[in-house]
Amino acid sequence: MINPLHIATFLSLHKTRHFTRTAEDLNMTQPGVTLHLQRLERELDVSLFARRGKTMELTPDGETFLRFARKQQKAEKELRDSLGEDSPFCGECRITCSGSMATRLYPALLQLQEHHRELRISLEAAPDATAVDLIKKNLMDLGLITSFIEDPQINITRIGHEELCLALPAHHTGVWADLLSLGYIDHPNGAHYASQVLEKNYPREFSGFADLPQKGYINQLSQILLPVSEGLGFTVLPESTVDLFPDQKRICKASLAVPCRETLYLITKKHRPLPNRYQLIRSCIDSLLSSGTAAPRETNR
Amino acid sequence: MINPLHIATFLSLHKTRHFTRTAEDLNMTQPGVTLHLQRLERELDVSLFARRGKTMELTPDGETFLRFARKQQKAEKELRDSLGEDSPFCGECRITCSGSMATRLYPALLQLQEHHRELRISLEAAPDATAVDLIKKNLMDLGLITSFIEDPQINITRIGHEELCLALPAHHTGVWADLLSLGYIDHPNGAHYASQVLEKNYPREFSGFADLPQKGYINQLSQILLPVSEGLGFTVLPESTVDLFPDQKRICKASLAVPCRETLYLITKKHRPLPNRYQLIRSCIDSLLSSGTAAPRETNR
DNA sequence: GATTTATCATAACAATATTTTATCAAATTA
DNA sequence: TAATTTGATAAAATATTGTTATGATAAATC
Repeated sequence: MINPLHIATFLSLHKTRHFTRTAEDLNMTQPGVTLHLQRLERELDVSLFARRGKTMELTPDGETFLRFARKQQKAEKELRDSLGEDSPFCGECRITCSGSMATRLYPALLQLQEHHRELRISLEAAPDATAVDLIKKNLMDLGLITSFIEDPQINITRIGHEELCLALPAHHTGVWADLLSLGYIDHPNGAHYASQVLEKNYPREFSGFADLPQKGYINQLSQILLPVSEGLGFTVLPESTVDLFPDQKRICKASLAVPCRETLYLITKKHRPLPNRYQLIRSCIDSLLSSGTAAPRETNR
Repeated sequence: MINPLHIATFLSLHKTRHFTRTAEDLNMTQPGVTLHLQRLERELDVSLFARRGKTMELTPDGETFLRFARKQQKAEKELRDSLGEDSPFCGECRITCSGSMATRLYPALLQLQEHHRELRISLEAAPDATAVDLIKKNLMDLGLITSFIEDPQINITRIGHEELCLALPAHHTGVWADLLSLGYIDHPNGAHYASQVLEKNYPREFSGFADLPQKGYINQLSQILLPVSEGLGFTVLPESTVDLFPDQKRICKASLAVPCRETLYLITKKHRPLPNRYQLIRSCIDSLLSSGTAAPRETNR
């Protein structure tokens, strides 16, 4: 392995072309300089300087090494600059959450990034279990999940909720017989969402997700409502997702006797303090959630 | 400065997640590993691993350092690979010569490069004095010049010659009165070339370059013959340059009573052995010069 | 939940490596 | 050619590094 002190000596030597002056430059004695260069050359098994008496100049290998030495020094300097510093306005922010939450969150995050150009937003849409795993493995720093978990490695806090919404083709009312005849458009969280909403609002009629007639399945969040808008079935989704569907005329939300909301949890890795830049992210999420649930339409004027 | 041994220990530690096993891995004792990490963390003033009891995992700074460490190791490996090796078929070949020689030489060198794709040809057209300077400063390795110089830092050998050629507009003969009425098209080597040729072939008439009527000046080698082809003047150039002019019908070479040739010298830096790859270059130049002067037209069939 | 085992941290010591002082040899300069 | 500058070498001093012995703490086992 190359001794970095040797590199420094080499660079000074190249600058001064002088052993004695290099010694002064680096606060050492002249024999020390000689030894440094000797060891470096022996370590690499090449000669770096062609020394003819008093004059010295780089050999081709010396030129190669010079490029290497400069690169190394630059790299180390950059490392030291980047380590330890914890700017609240720059660096990578790695966030994972559900697809529906991602759709809602991403525009706000990008807006944030526009104000702080040195921020880098990485958003990974993933099911809750995967999200937890990503946090555990330090592949992501912040997670938003909808199920409460207890894990010794995870910090979890309630930060808001998402209203669940029974989405129907336009002009449908949401009576049970209607739902049955329409059938369910399933998606990755479909069973969980449907069970929650239907159990509470149709306690006598709903006998389990398995008994619900299925009309299709799609795992592309932005496309789940397409079959609904075509009158091919109904589904259950977070309200924010339904609100984002472009063709609002062709769908409608059933009014639920018992509203259902999913609690949103923010998770982080325990004993891994979040870098300062995540404060921006936190407040971004917070304001999104409060405005989003209290007055979902306000943002559209 | 970062101790490279510490980097190695860090990397093994990241791989094994185990101090004892790292010690075995690197043939050292466990306390040694502990010290390495401690020193590294103190040197950088950050903690690289979050250690909670038995488990350890990288901190964000640790991840940054990991990227750095891998980069460093790769860089050092590449350095060691590239040092010392002296393949006859790859690497940069830095050659400097006159513009006319460059025009002649470059196609041949490119052909060479096509056969040896790992060769890199750098050709710098420069006047003799500059060429010598480039060689002295190790900015170029091989030079072709037309004037003999004596310099304690320079090796110089005769390797061939270039025929000088009096270039006229088509249908001119080259009698002295004709030359006078045409006038001279000057270029960077114009004075030197003209003096040589005219002195020997018009010893009585020619009284010095200053007395020759000037009709223009251009330092773009490929364009010097343009005014000649338009009938605007005559000039003196190496024969190879004249032969490369595309519009041969509109120019002609005067037949000289006393042929003039410029000796070509190859120069290198003294005490700086040429890398093996220059053998290819040498033979390329040699064959070009022999075919070029012995039978200049042969290459065109 | 106590005991055992495994693992990392610490301290004193030993080994190693580095740097310096003193000196010499060679090359440049006067 | 002598004087001076400059780099190389050898021995000694110093600093650094790594090791052995041991202790503390966390995980594993009974």
